[in-house]
Amino acid sequence: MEAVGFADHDHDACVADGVMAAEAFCAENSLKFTPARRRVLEILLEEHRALGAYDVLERLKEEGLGSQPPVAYRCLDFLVTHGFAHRIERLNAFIACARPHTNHFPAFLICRLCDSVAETTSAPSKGLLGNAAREAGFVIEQTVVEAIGVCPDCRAAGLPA
Amino acid sequence: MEAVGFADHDHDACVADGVMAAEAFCAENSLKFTPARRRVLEILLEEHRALGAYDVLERLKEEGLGSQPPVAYRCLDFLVTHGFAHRIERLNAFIACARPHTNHFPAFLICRLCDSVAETTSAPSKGLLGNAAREAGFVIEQTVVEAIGVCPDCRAAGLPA
DNA sequence: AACTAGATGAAATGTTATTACATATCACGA
DNA sequence: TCGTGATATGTAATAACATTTCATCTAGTT
Repeated sequence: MEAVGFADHDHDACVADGVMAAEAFCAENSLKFTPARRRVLEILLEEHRALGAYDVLERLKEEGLGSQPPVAYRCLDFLVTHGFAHRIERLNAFIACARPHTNHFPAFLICRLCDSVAETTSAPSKGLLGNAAREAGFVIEQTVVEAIGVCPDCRAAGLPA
Repeated sequence: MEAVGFADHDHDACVADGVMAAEAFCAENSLKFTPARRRVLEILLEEHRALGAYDVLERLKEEGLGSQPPVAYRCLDFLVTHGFAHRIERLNAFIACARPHTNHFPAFLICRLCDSVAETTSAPSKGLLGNAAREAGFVIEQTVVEAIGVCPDCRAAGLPA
């Protein structure tokens, strides 16, 4: 499992693929992939970084797709609920999912210098956390795993101050 | 390593011990353990759950220790910085550290039904997250590990709906 | 006494998120 | 085809969380 996000890639294709995958999934599952939802997913995929809800809202405003906060939050909630995006708690921000529907326990590497975010996977049931939960009788349903540190680019730039 | 927080204990002693330990640590390290800082730590230890900054501020107001948000945030920042408390990102809230100065990679079990929080330990460098970080050349400095689920008490109460 | 660093007081503002309720849209069964 | 119910959208208001700014104070140092 390699971290997605600190590497170059064909960006247009990645946006198109992401949207198509979401469209297909919604069709299969009777979910409504409305214009605003589609546009928000596109925005997240295009930016390829974590965006705040109000950043997204701003874009929507410019495009006449909505003007009030709930518009953005609703779309983002939809995307998060159905696995097309993730919320980064540490940043109060949202990012497109790098591996839709393949990753039930996502984890993120967040660069504190440039705010870039890479998605990877954790395995909470293994390791100390899982043991502690089992011992305590706590049932884990979801995990927030976010590592804060310095990404390879910023390290190379010699900024790890 | 057992999760601290879902078990009974001598609460008065736990508050007193926590405050004393902080006092000693501050004395050794030339940190000022001022009345407001002490009081905030006491409040967190007494409540023994995650409190929002404004919850803390309310208490401080009642006691004449401050009235504006920065008062609470400053104290909380101090406590977090020096390892006496943790911020729970998922809840935008703060909790007293269960194991001051012994746990560099804390993890939390958060009950989604009653909001109780137990502290335990994770080991980011081991497991998938650590591997991904190493492969990517990402240097982990800090981790946010929060499991959301249902605590033993709520399970026993038959509420895991 | 003067200087310095850290701590506090206080006002204002900025940022993130939700509630509430009215309206619209669409799939479905009568 | 007409309800009808479920889901989605529009909009205003407000709640909740957090920071900036600048003035003042205090303790420790020179």
